Amino acid sequence: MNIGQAADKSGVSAKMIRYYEKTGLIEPAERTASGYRVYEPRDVHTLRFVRRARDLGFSVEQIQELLALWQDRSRASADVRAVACAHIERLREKIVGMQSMVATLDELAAKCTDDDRPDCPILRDLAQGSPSDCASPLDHRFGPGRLQ
Amino acid sequence: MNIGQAADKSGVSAKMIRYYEKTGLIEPAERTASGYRVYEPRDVHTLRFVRRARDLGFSVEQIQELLALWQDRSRASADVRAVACAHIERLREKIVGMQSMVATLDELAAKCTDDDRPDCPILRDLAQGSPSDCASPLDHRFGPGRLQ
DNA sequence: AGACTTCTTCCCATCATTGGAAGCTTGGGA
DNA sequence: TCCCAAGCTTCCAATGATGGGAAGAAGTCT
Repeated sequence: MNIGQAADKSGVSAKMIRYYEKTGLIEPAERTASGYRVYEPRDVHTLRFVRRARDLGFSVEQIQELLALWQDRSRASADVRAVACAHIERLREKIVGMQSMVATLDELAAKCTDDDRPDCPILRDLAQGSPSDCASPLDHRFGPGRLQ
Repeated sequence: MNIGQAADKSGVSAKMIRYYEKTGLIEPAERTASGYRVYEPRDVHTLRFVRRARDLGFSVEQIQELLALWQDRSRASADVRAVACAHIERLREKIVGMQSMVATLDELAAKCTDDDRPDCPILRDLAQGSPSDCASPLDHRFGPGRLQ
């Protein structure tokens, strides 16, 4: 099977298959005499593994670990779990960060009159910065300064 | 004030200040005779604006819009709100996506025995792929194939 | 044989940020 | 006054995962 079919069956684009091969995530595919890559169903299976892991947000580096564990018949499931848990932890941190952004923005947007008037709590927050004082209070009255 | 002080006061690294200048997000700074960039408190104020917006997850492109609105005394607060709301929407989508990843991974990790045995629900899921069937069921028994 | 599709490699772009190298300026101490 | 360290300048490169496209070879279909 050619790279195109493998891409279709695995859900990994041909571009990415070549990329994964080049970066060592997957083994180089066999080649025909004329240089075309040849894929077996088992390769598609591996690509699906990669695809599924990507869908779950694992980095290519983590997928490398997961693939190695997958290949290792004597693996300990605890090792796999450790990789997954580390990833879960990172995802949770990102979620918390974004949720706090949303909370702040929601609050500001709610206070925003949403009309034609120039007064805007969102810009006020950005200009003054909630978490930190403004270094030069005078500037508040003058907007962004040189940019104005 | 030199770029270093401006960086310290604004929380934006000197590297990024130069980058923002080069890409047109901020106006080119004045220069001394010898070529050093010179910053006024108002510039620091602008940089803080940028910094705060970045902290809230706005893209540089969106910050460009926000800066333009900030400069525009006749702006409509509704325009600012629209930018913010679009951003909130994108954040929410990302959060939902990541939460679904976490949910799946949590479930798998919970099912994982977390011991020395090689049997692992996480790898099973990745190999079979919950959302899509495996193209070549035979392969299940043989692991990743060529990679093995 | 000609036309069309698919494959190959190679380079470039994204987005925000960091790192480093080479060379110039500045400021302070001896 | 000389020197050194720190800070500044520009330029180039890399990150991570992906897409886009060009040029050319190979495959397929009629």
